[in-house]
Amino acid sequence: MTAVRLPRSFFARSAEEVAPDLLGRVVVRTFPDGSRAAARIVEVEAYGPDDPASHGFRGRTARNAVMFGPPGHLYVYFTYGMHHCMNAVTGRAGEGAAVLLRAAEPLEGADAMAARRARQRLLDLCSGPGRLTQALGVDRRHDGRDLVAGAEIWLEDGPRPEAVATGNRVGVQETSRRWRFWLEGNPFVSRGRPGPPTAKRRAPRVRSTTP
DNA sequence: CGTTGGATTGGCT
DNA sequence: GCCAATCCAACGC
Repeated sequence: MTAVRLPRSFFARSAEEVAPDLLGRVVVRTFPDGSRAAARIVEVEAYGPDDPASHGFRGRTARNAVMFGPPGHLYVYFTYGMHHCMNAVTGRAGEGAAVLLRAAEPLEGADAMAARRARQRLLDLCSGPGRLTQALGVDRRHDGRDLVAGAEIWLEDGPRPEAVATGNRVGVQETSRRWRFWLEGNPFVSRGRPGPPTAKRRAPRVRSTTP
């Protein structure tokens, strides 16, 4: 089986379309020492134009500039003072759309991922957007990298998933777009905190029933 | 120029 | 379940 790198045309579609199509694909990262890391994408979120939840909603800035460039490039941003998140730019140049890679299953280079993460369990290596970037050694230096023609990080074809689930995006109040996509039942999906409409589960209250 | 809070995580109660 | 950590982009004055 020959791994085929995803072409520019793959990314030149709406984020909503590209996002679910990225599930099951493999993200590959190479390092100066010749080693590699690879992981199968199991969870993503789409961020489109005219989308209040998107970094691009208020127009182009220094931080989100890559989002407004041509599709098939990596948009990496820093958040919460300590985490990086990585996206694949989609759509047309000037549009400002991207797909956030939220979780993946380690396939190759798990030992090095564990070292970068300072965590041993396979389930804790790539199961969250911040965890994934740390496991792959991706940070702002990689913002703007070409995923189609670059040599440090790219995306390859992978086994098509069977069951894809959708829901509202994590940390996004808006509920009209169900643009979070993940592999149903896959243990590597992030814990995430879905907002509404997912019913909040209330812990049973302890009641002192003194009749 | 000061303030606010985030496309999160990990540790503690 | 709750919250601190820790930087900085975005926005208001």
